[in-house]
Amino acid sequence: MRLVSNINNYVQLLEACIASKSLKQGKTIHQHLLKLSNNDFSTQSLLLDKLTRLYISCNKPQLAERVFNRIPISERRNKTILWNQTIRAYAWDGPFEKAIDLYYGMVDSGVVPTKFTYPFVLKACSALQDVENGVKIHGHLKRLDLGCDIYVCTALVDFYMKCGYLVEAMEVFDRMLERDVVAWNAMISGFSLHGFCWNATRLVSEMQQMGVNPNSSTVVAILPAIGEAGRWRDGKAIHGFCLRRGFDGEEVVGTGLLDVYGKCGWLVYARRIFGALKFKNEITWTAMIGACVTCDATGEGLDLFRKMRVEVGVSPSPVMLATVIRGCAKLNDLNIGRQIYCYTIKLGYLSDLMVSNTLLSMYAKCGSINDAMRFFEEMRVKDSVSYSAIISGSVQNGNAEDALQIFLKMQLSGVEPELATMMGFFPICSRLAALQHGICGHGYSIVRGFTGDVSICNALIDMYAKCGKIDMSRLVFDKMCERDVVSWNAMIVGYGIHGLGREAISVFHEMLNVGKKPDDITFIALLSACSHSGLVNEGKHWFLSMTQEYNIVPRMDHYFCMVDLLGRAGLLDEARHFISGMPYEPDAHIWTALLAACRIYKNIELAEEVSNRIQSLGPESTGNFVLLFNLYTTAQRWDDAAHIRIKQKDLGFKKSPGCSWLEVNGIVHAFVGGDGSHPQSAKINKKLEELLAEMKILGYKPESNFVYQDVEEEEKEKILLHHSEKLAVAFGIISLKPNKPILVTKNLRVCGDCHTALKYITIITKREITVRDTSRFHHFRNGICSCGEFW
DNA sequence: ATAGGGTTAG
Repeated sequence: MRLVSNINNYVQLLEACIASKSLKQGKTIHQHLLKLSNNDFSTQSLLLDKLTRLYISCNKPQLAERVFNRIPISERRNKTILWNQTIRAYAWDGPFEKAIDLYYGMVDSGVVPTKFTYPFVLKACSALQDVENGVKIHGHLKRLDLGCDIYVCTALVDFYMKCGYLVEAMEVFDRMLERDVVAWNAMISGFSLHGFCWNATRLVSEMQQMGVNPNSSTVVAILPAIGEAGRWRDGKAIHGFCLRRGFDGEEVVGTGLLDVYGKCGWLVYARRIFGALKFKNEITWTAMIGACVTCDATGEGLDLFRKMRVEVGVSPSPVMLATVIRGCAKLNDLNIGRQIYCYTIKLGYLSDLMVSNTLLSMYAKCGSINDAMRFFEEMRVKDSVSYSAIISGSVQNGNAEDALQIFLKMQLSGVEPELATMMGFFPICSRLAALQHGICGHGYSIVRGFTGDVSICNALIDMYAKCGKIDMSRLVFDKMCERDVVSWNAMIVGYGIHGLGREAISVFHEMLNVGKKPDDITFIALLSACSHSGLVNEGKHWFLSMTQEYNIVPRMDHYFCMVDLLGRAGLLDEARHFISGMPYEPDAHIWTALLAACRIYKNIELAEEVSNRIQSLGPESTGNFVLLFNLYTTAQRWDDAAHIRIKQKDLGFKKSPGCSWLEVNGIVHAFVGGDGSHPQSAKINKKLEELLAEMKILGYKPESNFVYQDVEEEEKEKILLHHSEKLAVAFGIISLKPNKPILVTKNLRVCGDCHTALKYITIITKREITVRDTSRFHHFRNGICSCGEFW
C-alpha cells in the first residue's frame, strides 16, 4: 500500500508541524490523510498519535481528544502522557468540564494517573469551583500514594484555597514533607485572596525562617491583601525588600506596589513608583488612575486617562473604564458622567456587566436616581451587584419604598442577595421601621454566614434600634467578636433615639475602656443622645472633652447638637450666646434648632429674631413657617399667625403632609392625615370614634391649637382625630392581636395632640404603643411617654 | 498586578 510506504514521510511532516506549532499545515496534512486512506487510516496509530500531539501543542484539546479516541483502547492505555497533556490543554483555558471528564475517562479505561495528571485536573476543579469532584480526586490520589508529592500537594493547596476551603488547604500543607517557594506561594496567595492579610504575612516570615526565599510571585501575591487591609507599613517593608532583591523594576511588582500606596492614601509614593517604571502596561496605568481616584486626586486621574489615550495610544480596557467611571462618581459631576457614558457606548462596553454596574452606581451616587433607575431597567443582564447598587442608591436618595420593591423583585428574578445587598436592605428596614422584613433579613444573613461580618452586624444594630427593638440591637452588639467604630456609634445612636441617654454614655465609657478611639460621628451621636435625654451637663462636658482630649475639631453638626441640647433644656439665652461664640457663621440649621426651642418654651421675641435671621440667610424651609405659625397660634396672636400663613403661601411653601405607617404581617400600610383610602377605613374610623368617647371620659381635651386650618371647632376635632398617627394606631389596634405592641413611624415630628391622645389610648387598650418620628422614639405605656416630654 | 455593590450622624 502506498500509504504504508509513506507513513514515515507523514510522521516527519507532522513532527515539523508540532515543533513549529503550525496548526494550519497540520490540518492540511490531516485532511490529506483522510482522503488518502478513504477515511481508514485509523489503524495507523502512529499517525493518530502525532496528530494528537500536534493539536495539543496548538492548544486545540477538543480536536486532540477526537483524534486520540480513534486509537484502539489497548494502545491508548500506554499513552499516559497524551492523556495528561490533553487534560492540561483543557485546564489551561477550558472547557474545564472536559478536563474532569477526560480524567474520569482515563481512570475508567484503567490508565493509572500520574503526578502530572493531578495538578491539571485540580486546576480545572478550582476554575469551576467544583469542590465535589476535587475532593473525590483528592481521595483517588491518596490511594495512589501521591499524597506526599510536592507538585500534587501544591496543586491541592491551591485548589482548596481557591475554593475557600482554607482548613483543608492548611491540612495538606502541614503534611507536606518538603515545600518549595511555589508551595508557599500557593498558601500565601490563597490567604491573600480571601483577605487574610495577617495569615499571609505570617507565612512569608515563616518561609524565610525555613530558609525559603520569597520570589517576586510571593510579593505579587501578598500585595493586594496588604493594600486592602491598608497596612502601609508592611507595604513599605515589602517595597524595601523588592529594592534589595531587584524586583522593583518588574512591571507586575511595580504595579502591585503602587496600588498598595494608592489604597493606603500615599499618592506621592504611588506617583514616584509609576514615574520610575521603565515599562508600563495597561494594568499599570489603570492602577495609577485608580490610586488618584482613591486619594481624591480625581482630576489628575482623568488627566492621566487622557494622556494615556493620546500619547500612548492604548485603548482602554473595561477595567480601566470602570476605574474612570468610579472617578466621575466621586467628582459628583453628571456632565462628565454623561460624556463617559457615551464613550462607553462608543467602545462597545455597555454590555460589560462590570462597566454598566459602575455606571449605574455613578448615577446613583451623583444623586440622579431617575437616571439610575432608567439605566437599571434597561440593563439586559442584571446580577446581584446591579441590584445592590440600585437598592442602596434608592435608599440613600430617600426612596426606601422603591428600594423594598426592587428587593422583592430581585428575589422573584432568582438573583441571590449577597452581603452587599443586605447592607443596602437593612437601611430600608430602618427607614420604614419594617421589623418583620428586618428579622427575615437577619435570618437569611445567618444562613448565608453574613453575620460574621462586622459591617452586617452594624447594619443590624441600626435596624433593630430603628425598629424599636433596642434590646435586640444590644444582643447583636454583645455577640460580635470584633467591633469597629461604626458598631459603637450605631449602639450609641440607638440608645440616643430611644431617650436612653445614660445607657448611651455608658456604652461610650465602655468604648473608651476597651481602647477604641471615638471619631467625629461618635460625638454627634453622644451629644444628640444627651440632648434627647436632657443631660445638659454631660453634653457640655463631652463637647469640651471632644476638642481637648480627642483633638476633634467640632463641625457644624456638633454645634447643632449643642444648640439643640441647650435649647431643648430651655436654656435659650445660653444657646443664643453659644451661637455667637461659634467660629463659623451659623447656618439656617443652627437657627432652626433654636427656633424649635423657642416654640417649646414659647419665647416669641427670640423666635422673631431668629426667624428674621433665617429669612436673611436665603431660602427658607417649610418647617420654619410651621414652627413660627405654631408659636403665634399658641400665643393666640392670630393676626401674626395669619400673616405667616399668607407669606408661606405666597412663597410657595407647602407643608408636606404628615404620613404615618406601620407594618402588619410584613406589609407596610401608610396613612396620610384625613386619609379615607385604606380598605379598612370604615372600621378604622369607627374605632377612632369609640376611642375618642373613652378618652373624653378620662379627661382628654382635643388641642385644637394644633389644627392650622381656619374652621369650626367641631371640624377641628374631626381633623385632629384623623391625624395620620392616630389612623395608623387605630389600624394597628384592629389588625394586631391584643397583646401585640404597636410601632408607628411618622415622616414629621409627632403632633402634640396625638402625643397626648396616645397616652390615653395606652390606658384604654392596655397596649404598648411606640411612635418613631423624625428625631426619636416615643414609647407610650400606661399613660406615660418615655420621652419625658423632651421633644 | 488593575476592577463593579456597603454599615453609623445630620
